[in-house]
Amino acid sequence: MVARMHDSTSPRKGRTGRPRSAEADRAILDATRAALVDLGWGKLTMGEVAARAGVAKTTLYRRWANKNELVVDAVAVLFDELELPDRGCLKSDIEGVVLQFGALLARPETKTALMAVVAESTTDNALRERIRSAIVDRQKRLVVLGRERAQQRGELPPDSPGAEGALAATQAVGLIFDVIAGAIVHRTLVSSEPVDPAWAHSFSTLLLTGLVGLG
Amino acid sequence: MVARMHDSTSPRKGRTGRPRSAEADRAILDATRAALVDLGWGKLTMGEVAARAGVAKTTLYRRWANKNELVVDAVAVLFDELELPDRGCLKSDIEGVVLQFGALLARPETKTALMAVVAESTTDNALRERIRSAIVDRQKRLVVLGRERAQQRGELPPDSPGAEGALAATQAVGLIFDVIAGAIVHRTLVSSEPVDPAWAHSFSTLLLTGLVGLG
DNA sequence: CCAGTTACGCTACGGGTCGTAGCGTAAGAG
DNA sequence: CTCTTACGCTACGACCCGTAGCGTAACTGG
Repeated sequence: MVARMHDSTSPRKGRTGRPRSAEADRAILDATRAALVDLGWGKLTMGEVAARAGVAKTTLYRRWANKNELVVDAVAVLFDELELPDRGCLKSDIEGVVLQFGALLARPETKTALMAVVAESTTDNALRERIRSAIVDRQKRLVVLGRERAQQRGELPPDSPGAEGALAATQAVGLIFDVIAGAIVHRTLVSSEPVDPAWAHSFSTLLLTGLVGLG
Repeated sequence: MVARMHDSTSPRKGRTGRPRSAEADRAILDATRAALVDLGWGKLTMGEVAARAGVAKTTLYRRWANKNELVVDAVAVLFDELELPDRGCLKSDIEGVVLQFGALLARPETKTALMAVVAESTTDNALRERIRSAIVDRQKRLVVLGRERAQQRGELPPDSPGAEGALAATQAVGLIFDVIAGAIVHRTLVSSEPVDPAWAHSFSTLLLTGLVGLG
């Protein structure tokens, strides 16, 4: 479980008075995901979510300022389930995480919500920060972990020492992250084709051996 | 120039009566892009576009059924400018198209609109088809072209003959397309970092030599 | 030149959503 | 028991949607 950074849903610390209903929090986030499945992003309304959650509309606005932030929190918890079990070699590790992320993106609520909030974040810096800390950083850790493991196995060269080595490592992690996550998102949402084991195999082959290894 | 497939904007063929104003078409699409820059996707309204274009709101609805389809057409023409000049080797060709696509996605109107309509397309099949023919297929041709060139140069192995070879080639094109376009989109929109020559170089190196070549 | 046809600008409208304010009530803290 | 905060409920103005109706403008075929 990951600590909430943006405490829209956590109780005000050390406060007196009636505490916020944790049950209402859960009901609202569940209702948001369910409504996303049924209605999609565009037709999702705050009133609809409130009705499904059995909660007054004002209760939603006491926690989240608008639809964007609510949906980010509703979807973010889904990313907690991503893991990187050690499968013995880099290629297997990659295929495993690709399939996990593909399965997560195959869900209708993730599919319809993720790109919508990303699109909104292009004109809303606060929302972009929220997405970064709630979703992106959580995924990026998997890349760092997988890379370290591969280096210990000798499958990848170790980082150069010193400050410039650390910088290069950071850039490499960023590049790999964009390539992996971007490819999965693009295949799922734009190409509308499944991230299945066969594709994960081809993709990891490309990633490890480059274009010439595809033939 | 590419022929419009979805003739929301083209005149009804062989019709009598007053023809549609081509000037109004242009003004509406220009106003849509400008409004996207200023307002973003979420706050863009049909009335606002009509006012900016100096056109009645009803004129918009005579051409496009809703905001999604309007924005797809407004943004699609931007993708016409993508080209693949022959720079002599595969690596240079890749870097060239990566930088072009990166520059296109760096525009605010592209950035904010593209992901929004993709998100909507997850619950709207007609919209997904429109995006595919107006935007995606137009980009995919560049991958096909670049791959053929590289094969003629001997930089990539030729396709196997027969039906299964053609299938493998189609899958390879799809994979490469998702990897390239996905990585650029992800870096621009999610990571919020620029697609500059240095990144294009690192990316094309990764693409050609695989992960081990990054160190 | 004239009738027929279609597009345009304008106005108006019902319906829906937004986000907020105000109220009485419910639930813990001291 | 009192203080403080959250809750449900209602109501509200503001905004946007998408359409209908009208008179006018533009182009076509006879």
